[in-house]
Amino acid sequence: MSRTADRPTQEKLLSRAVWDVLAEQGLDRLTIRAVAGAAGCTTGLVMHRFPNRRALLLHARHLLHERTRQRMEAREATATDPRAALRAVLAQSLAVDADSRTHAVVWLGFLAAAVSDPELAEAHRTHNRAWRTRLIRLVSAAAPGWPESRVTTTANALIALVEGTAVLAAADPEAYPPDAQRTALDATLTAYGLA
Amino acid sequence: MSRTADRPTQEKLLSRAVWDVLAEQGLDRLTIRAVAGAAGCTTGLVMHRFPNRRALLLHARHLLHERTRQRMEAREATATDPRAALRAVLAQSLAVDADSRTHAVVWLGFLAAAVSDPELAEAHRTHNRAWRTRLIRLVSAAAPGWPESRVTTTANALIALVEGTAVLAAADPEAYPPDAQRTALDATLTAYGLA
DNA sequence: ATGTTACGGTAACGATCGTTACGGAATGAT
DNA sequence: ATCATTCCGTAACGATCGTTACCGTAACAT
Repeated sequence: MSRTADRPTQEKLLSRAVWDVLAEQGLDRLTIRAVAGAAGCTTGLVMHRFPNRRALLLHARHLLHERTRQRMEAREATATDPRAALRAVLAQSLAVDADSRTHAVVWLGFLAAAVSDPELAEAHRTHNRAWRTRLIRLVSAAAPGWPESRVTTTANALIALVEGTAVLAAADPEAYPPDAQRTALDATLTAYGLA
Repeated sequence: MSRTADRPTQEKLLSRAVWDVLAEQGLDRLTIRAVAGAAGCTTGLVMHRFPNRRALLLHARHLLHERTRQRMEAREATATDPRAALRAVLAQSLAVDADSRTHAVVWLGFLAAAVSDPELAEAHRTHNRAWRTRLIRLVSAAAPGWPESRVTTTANALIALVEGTAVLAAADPEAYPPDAQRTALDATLTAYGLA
């Protein structure tokens, strides 16, 4: 079937190449040739795996969602009480190390591209609304007895806080060191009575 | 000197064209031809005003800063007490109407481009740090007696909150209507004891 | 061993963009 | 009125990218 390597290995290789190009060069530099160069192959292999560049973009968007889900589940597994789970899920969005910073950079790129790309916009809406319902459930579990409107407002504020912190840290890491990001999150949770 | 129109009129026309293209098409579609098309002229005029595309980008970045400053001063002028000034300056970053939504879209585009463009990154750092010092001053005036670390942490959180809200609203206006944005800001200010 | 099929490398085409060169036209000076 | 200069439209060149077509080659079946 294959010439040298098996199919899953090549898929891993190409996914890694796509992620690397996306993190270092940005969304508009995610070209067929750049991916082939990062993967150490020619454009023929890339075009044999993806029908066109758009499929490459959607695959990268899927990678972003998949990695988000993996990191989220890994965080939730270590939580003991509802408030710890809430903080863990929120802190997962921060840009505190190389991986999470890359994650924030890629997320920022797709968000910017979504404003003039209906398909990417719909992907963003779907995933972001799913995350909001998840966070509403976590806030509701962490603060039983709160009215629904207060839960929703708090969830909106917390999402905006961590996403804003992540993109600001991605663009200016020195001004937003990991400690400052975590301190801002903890202070807000404390202010909301959710610490 | 000029053929048909005077120079300031043409500068206004080109600035408006640059802003329109940036808001509707995004940063990577800000081409010489697109600007000429939006301005109703040919590429010759655009290339006669800007030496190259990079100058066009920097001019657009300058426009973003200039409009931000204008909106900020207009808000501060109407504030009566320090807490009203703090809220007014923060609410200025929200994406609650067509103008502010466009503003958020353009800001988002430049932020995403800054991660792989040193010059744009430096422009972002400069302006964002200046804004942070301004907000630290406003928080300090709104909450006299707070220790410096608490003021700084609160300012970081508030900046991340409004910027995150703005970009999320820019990408999904239906999920973040103006009321939801303002409610999230007011709830956070109340939680911090700054309402 | 040979034919077949899928895999993937190579090259070229059309489109788009930044940039440059050139030419015509209008304005101000003499 | 004529000339020089500035302004700006036009066109072309080189580069890059997406896409397609073509072709060699390795793996499998017979």
